Amino acid sequence: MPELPEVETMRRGILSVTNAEIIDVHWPKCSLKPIRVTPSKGRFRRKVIGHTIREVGRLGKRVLLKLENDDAIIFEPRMTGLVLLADPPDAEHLRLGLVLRKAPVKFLWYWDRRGLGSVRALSPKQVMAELGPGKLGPDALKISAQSLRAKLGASRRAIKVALLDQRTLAGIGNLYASEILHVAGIHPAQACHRLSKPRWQAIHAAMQGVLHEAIRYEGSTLGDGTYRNALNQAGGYQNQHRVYAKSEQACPTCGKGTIRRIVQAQRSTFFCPKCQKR
DNA sequence: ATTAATGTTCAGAA
DNA sequence: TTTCTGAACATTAA
Repeated sequence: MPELPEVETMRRGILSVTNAEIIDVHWPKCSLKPIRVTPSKGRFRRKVIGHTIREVGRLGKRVLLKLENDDAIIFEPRMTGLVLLADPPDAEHLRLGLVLRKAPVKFLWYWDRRGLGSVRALSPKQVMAELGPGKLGPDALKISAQSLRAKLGASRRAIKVALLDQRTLAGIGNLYASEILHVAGIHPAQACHRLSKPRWQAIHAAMQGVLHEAIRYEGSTLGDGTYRNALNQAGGYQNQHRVYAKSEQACPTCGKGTIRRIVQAQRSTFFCPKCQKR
């Protein structure tokens, strides 16, 4: 579930590890199927120990620790991964601990219940190959309205499905795609190539608005309570959702429509048929 | 006790 | 080339 606002909240929550030195790496024993680690655990250790974190960054749904030698550690939380400075929700799903010197805390943890996420230590060249254009589009908070339209304007796909494609645009996931299109007043099943220029501008504006608002609330913690910030606290944006997981409820925007759930690309989409038009 | 559902990404097919 | 489908994973709800 972590999408751009949640991952940005994680990033901000661990900013204090900037300039800290990684002096050891812990691999907590875990009876579950191990997460993906690149390179192998032993080589990961040797690659990062003794190096300093120069910058804490983010691209789309990934957290980046840029080291002083230009290598980078990339956390990709996918469904249930968390980057933490505080104690994790439980010990069984702890996957990695970076031991730090010259930081306010001794450990930076990676915790992942379902274990679909990954941790990688990569050279600048590998980072380019993994996160560069082609693999990952520009960040949803950096792209311009013109560029958004240029990238997606010719696609035959439904706009909601296209927004989820990380190769064109990095950071939007299932929850925020529904919320953004609701604010923009656009039907999620509308084909990209049928959207006018003003409507692309509306999508862009809604995207910036919803994402910044969600960051201000420190992201969405859904019913299962998995998502937490770096201090293991829940986010608050779930209380501001307009349509997500609100089937059969009255539309909070127009007050007339009833929120519907449809399935697109095997994922749930929520929208108001009254105020979201094709 | 099964089965479905959850959301992200990737490999492979259409 | 573009778009679609199923698998991977752990846990919970029906």
